[in-house]
Amino acid sequence: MEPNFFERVYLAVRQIPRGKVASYGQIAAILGHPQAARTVGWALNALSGAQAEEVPWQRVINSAGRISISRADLSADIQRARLEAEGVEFDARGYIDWKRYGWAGLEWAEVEALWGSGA
DNA sequence: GCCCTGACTGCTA
DNA sequence: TTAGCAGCCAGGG
Repeated sequence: MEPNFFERVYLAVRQIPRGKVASYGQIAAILGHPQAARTVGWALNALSGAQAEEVPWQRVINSAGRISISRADLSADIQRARLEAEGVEFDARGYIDWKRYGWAGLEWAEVEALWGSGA
């Protein structure tokens, strides 16, 4: 039984190492749908309480290297604060340096393997 | 099963 | 990099 799209998104996001960031499109690509970036954002948007604690959603930003959240409970401020706490720095304009903090990503097969191993 | 929405992306100017 | 525009995917009503 394969996990549904949302679960896959969470699994992939959970593989992002501390201090690194990935873009929505990158996550979507790992899942096999490079064009489903919006759906990835939608999946993270659907994160609730407990799951929000397990999934490092703050490490997912847009392709411009910037946070693009506009919600009250999970605000851009919170995301930025969490990332800075992990050592990720923002420039004066609020952008992240992809060269320094960009995540190389994984193959879905690898993520799937981790899922299978109970990770 | 159709229609709308959305934490996006790539292309063009 | 920024602004504007259209395309893509999956879930919810």
